[in-house]
Amino acid sequence: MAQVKEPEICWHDESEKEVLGGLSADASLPFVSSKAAVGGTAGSQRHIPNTLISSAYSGPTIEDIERALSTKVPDVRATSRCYRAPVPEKGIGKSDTKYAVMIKSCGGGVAEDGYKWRKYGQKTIKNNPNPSRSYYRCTNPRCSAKRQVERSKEDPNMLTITYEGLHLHYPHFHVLRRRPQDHTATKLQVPKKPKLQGEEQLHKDYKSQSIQGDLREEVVAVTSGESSPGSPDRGFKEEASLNPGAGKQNMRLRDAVQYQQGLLQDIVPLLIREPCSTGSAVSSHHPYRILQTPCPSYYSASISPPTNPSDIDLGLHFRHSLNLRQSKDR
DNA sequence: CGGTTTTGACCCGCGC
DNA sequence: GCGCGGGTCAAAACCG
Repeated sequence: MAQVKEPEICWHDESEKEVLGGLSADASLPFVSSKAAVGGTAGSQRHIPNTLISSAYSGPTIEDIERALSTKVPDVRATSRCYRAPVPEKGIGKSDTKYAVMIKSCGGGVAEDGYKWRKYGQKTIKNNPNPSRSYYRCTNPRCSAKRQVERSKEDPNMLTITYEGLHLHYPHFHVLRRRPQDHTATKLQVPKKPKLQGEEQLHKDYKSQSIQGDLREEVVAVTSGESSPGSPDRGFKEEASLNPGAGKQNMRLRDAVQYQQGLLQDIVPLLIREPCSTGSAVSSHHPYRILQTPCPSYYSASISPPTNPSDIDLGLHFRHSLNLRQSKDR
């Protein structure tokens, strides 16, 4: 199987300015709505998929999300049956955001989220039979985003990923897409795939098999937070390179989902959109199918091979967001 | 050779 | 104050 290399990321100041500006601007973008004020020159191109999505999507809008994320939300611990791990912020201002995601591991792998992480530590956690928690930092030196990955105490198949801080940049793929005419973009080189580590490596083969077979992944719970880091988009990039001659309709559908991801990325944890990581999880043969799951109080999405290649059912449900901010009043 | 991972040591906050 | 546990540092090892 041919390995598709990914573009190497270049943290240009220019793009960062663009991103930083975009963060505030995009923050007002509707979740997925044809009324979206699509920014930039790509607006007209994005309108069609956007409309497509809005016709298929009946979920919450950005207002719903903002409302849910608002600190005015009542104590979700009392209402969320999926509340698992309060993630108290240690000191105001120390971290902008902090929230945890529980995800069912895909063959033991840790979900790829579109960002590049560097491991800087590992600890054995007491009273947890699954021995270690890994600490990761965003490789962008100007980004303070961090994440912790550990296996659930109750279910070894579940991973708890705790994100802290916001990314001040787009995920790798997003940088590429946003600068299609930029000559420097053509110089961008394909970033090497983050090296599989530990269990990820062990299940590498299994993972690729499950991707081609009965891929089905579930993001189970999200706790706490004001916003989320960016999103994974690698699947589409690889898809494009692997299947450049895809039909027009498929292209539109893929763009639709892709655009949806772009809108989502500042709001919804990436894992929901690409919980299974390695990009190859989404191919032209197995486009996304996000299933609606009537489970309140947490994100829930799954991916499965569709019966029809063009059958994309956007139904990401974001019923409630959990804001578990805890102030330490000691 | 540069970037990433590993891993023991260190630091710090919290509870007793 | 002390011990414990979580988070981070940093040097060495590893890898492409």
